[in-house]
Amino acid sequence: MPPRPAPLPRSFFESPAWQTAPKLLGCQIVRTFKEGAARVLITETEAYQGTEDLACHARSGLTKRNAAMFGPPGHAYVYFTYGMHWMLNIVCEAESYPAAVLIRAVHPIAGAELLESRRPNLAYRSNWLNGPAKLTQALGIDREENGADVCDCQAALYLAPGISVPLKAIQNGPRVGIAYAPEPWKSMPWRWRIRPQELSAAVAKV
DNA sequence: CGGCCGATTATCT
DNA sequence: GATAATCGGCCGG
Repeated sequence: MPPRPAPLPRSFFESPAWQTAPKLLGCQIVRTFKEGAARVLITETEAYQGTEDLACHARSGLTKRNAAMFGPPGHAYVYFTYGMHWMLNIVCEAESYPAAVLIRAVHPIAGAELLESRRPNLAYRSNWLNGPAKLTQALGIDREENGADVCDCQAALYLAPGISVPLKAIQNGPRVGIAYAPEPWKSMPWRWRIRPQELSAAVAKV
């Protein structure tokens, strides 16, 4: 067993979410289960920034659900939606300023069999980690992880540096699933991803 | 492939 | 009572 990688420093998350979101591409999520550890690289992110961002859950101020977003940076904001899905975000900005990065897709680099076992009906499919609810299911993330510190390498869930992604391998565009938001928020280019065709070359450098 | 649609429930109005 | 930062199955081309 290799040593656990050092975590990302909390200062990594003290910036606006739109600044942190692209930097998270290529970073790894380290997840420890009873059966062992799994590691994945982050390949797609979205930024949600402040009460003025009318696509952000914080747009109506502090509520029971979004409370973690108003907490200190470097913690998880996990919420439930569509009656069945859990979403993983990482809180950014100073405490009491609501901002977070949604993790939308990941790529397995270790312990893939542990992840597949949590998606029993879909393990044979190719696109099995490219969606915010798919990856939380595979990583076994739910309300238990809401508010968890992801800068603690002793924790069962934390973030660590991964690979550096070349700028030209990064694609960015508007966020998805927020048709309810008015302009300019609906078109704000706050979604970033590693271009799928560049992913294998990038991952080879792990 | 791509588009459409139903599932399913915590949280907010 | 309505809505939701989605997913997967089903259909047609």
